[in-house]
Amino acid sequence: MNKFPAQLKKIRKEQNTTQDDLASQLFVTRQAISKWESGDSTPDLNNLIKLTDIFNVSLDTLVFGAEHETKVDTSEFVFDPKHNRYVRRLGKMNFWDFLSGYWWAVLAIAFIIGFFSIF
Amino acid sequence: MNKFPAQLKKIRKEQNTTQDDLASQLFVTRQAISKWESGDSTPDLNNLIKLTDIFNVSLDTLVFGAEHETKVDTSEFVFDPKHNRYVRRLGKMNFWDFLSGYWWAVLAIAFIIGFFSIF
DNA sequence: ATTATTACGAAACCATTAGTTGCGCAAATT
DNA sequence: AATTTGCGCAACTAATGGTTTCGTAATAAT
Repeated sequence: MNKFPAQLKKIRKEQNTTQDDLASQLFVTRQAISKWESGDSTPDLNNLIKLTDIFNVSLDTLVFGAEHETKVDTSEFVFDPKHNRYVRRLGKMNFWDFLSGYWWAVLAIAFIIGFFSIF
Repeated sequence: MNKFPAQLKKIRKEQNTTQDDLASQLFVTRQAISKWESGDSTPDLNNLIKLTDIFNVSLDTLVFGAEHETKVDTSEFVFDPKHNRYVRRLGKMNFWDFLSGYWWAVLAIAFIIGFFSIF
């Protein structure tokens, strides 16, 4: 449900920053960060918002985890930023969408296979 | 930046529920809700999460509003101006994803091209 | 080797503040 | 006109977010 402590640690490590460094950016002590990551305390909304700015992630990612976003079938759903949620796309469209991006590769493979199929 | 107080009031009104009613769902007093909406205080993360459950909105919508440009994981998603939405990034991995899903189509095209290239 | 330095955790304490209690007051309902 | 509904405000307190202080393990430096 609330994955904030683990998320904070994970994201912080990913950005290769220390608790000390993060603390100075938030104008809190290093130990405060430690408590957040160990689940001993929870930052107030202001600091939560600051964290989203520093790490450039959404609030939902910060407290629910990235799985919240990747849990959906991304070949079936696309992210609609306007409504901040995933919406279903037309399944048959996917093939042509991908084809429009990779027609050159398909053609290349086709020609290679086609060339050898002569013999 | 932080539009939570206004957002809460707005969303609550949209769902046609009263401060009293909302309070009982959160097991807090009616006055607590009043303070949240007037910006006199801010709910802790637990109550924020409960609010997202009750209203069925994202945390970002709740504190930033729907108009807010939501942060998207740009390593996973890129904005496609053609379709005016975020789509899964077309990277090296996706090509193989595509190929594994549509190898039959590639083969078909290959054979067609190969067939005609005989003449 | 041993002395810093880096990176973090844990306990005790304090100060802020989230949430409660109590009062009041319009605007609908009855 | 009396009651109910819906909400805001001031004073209080109980909870807790953040600090201070102490400790430890792991590297890096001398």
